[in-house]
Amino acid sequence: MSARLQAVRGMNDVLPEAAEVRLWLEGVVARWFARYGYRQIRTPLLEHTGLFRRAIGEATDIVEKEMYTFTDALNDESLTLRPEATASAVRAAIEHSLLHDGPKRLWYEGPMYRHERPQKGRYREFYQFGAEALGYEGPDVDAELIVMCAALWKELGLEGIRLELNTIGSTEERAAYRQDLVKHFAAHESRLDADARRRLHSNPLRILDSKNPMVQEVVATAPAMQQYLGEATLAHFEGLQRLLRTSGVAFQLNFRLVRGLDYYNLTVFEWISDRLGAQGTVCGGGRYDGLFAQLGGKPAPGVGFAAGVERLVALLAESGRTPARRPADVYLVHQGPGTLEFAFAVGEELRAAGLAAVLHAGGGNFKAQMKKADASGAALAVIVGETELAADAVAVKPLRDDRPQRQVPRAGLAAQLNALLKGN
RNA sequence: GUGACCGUAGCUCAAAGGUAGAGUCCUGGAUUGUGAUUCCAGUUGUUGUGGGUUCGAGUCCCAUCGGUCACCCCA
Repeated sequence: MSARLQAVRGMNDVLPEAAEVRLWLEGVVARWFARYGYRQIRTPLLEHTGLFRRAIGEATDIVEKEMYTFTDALNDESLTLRPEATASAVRAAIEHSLLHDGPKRLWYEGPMYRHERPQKGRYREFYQFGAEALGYEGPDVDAELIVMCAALWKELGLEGIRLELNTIGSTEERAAYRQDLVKHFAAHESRLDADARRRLHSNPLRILDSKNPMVQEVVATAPAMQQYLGEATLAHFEGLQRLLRTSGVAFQLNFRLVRGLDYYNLTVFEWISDRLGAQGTVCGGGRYDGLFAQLGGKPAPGVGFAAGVERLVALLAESGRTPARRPADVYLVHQGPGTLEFAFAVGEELRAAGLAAVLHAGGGNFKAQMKKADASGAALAVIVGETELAADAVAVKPLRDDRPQRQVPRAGLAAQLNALLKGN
């Protein structure tokens, strides 16, 4: 028995119809980033495992149980398929001294890998695009990143994506808060669930996020982060909120919003949709001022976000915003000795003139070829039979309306076809 | 990683333990140089995979792979 070949679990083939939507979205995204002065960076899918352990944090779920980590059998190196791109971007910025002449606005797009149980909107290979503003203190750039997201949702025609915002303070402020938080949770340990207990000493802030009602009761009486925030943190947060208000971008403060990666500080935010089920976060990000130093670079601030392509595409599909497919301009049909060569050459002439031309291939009688021409969605059929061959011309038949078929000389054909395509 | 539900033709789905089907798609013809409509004919399958129960399994049981949804987590 030969085992049926199938893709790795949680990893999807993007078939032509879906790929066209993705290609379109990528174009929109690239132009959008360019408008804000962000320049693309491309980093490898594989990194040394240590990069993610140091950047994302040993105690995070991603590092603890979701990374595709393996040993390169050829040299014993431990490598990991990137679960996110911020660590790589910062690594590259340090490695190439990208900030030597000032801060940089960067963007990326590509596949990420996390070994999670697949679910709607959650796959083991998934695409993200995102921005990293490196070397800026903020809060102006924090606001810019959020406002540009709002602009993208608008451009894509997506509605009902809400913004949740929080500040998680500086490292020192968070350490003090964390200490008191652990004290509080430890005192009520009997009412915590297994998950919360496990996090008590590894990542207590995440307990705030628990959906368990019993745990939430304990959370309700816990000390609030706000009481631990200093003047600088509050000024940064207010500066951000002021710019958002000026820009007319609505947001909800969510003091429970904590993110799952250790490198964040100050600003954190998520864009959330209610139409995607349990995986409603379409975009998330925040500030990571300590990451450069943590990765051995010269200290520098940073902010960024990442957006989930599959989730955005699902929203687009759900709201009917996916673009119509664009078929070829002409379909070349040929029948009779010598007509293939003629049609083949005519096809190349048309393509050189900028037209999308599909040549019928694979044989088939005339009727079958015409059926294919129709099914292809092409606006025009360009027909080459023995009569046309003898006249050094082609027959052009509009397939989408009632205009009559006519014979057109080969010379100047592209111009004639363009006129027909425009409706003349 | 945990739980629930699901897996039949390329696609959407029937078949309540008793001969695996329909629509669509595809191919050919009616129309031998003209599509999309209509009519006629035809091909579609180790019922995800491997075991088991039974005279007999798509149907019941076990395992496994995959999907969906939720938990969890996050984009």
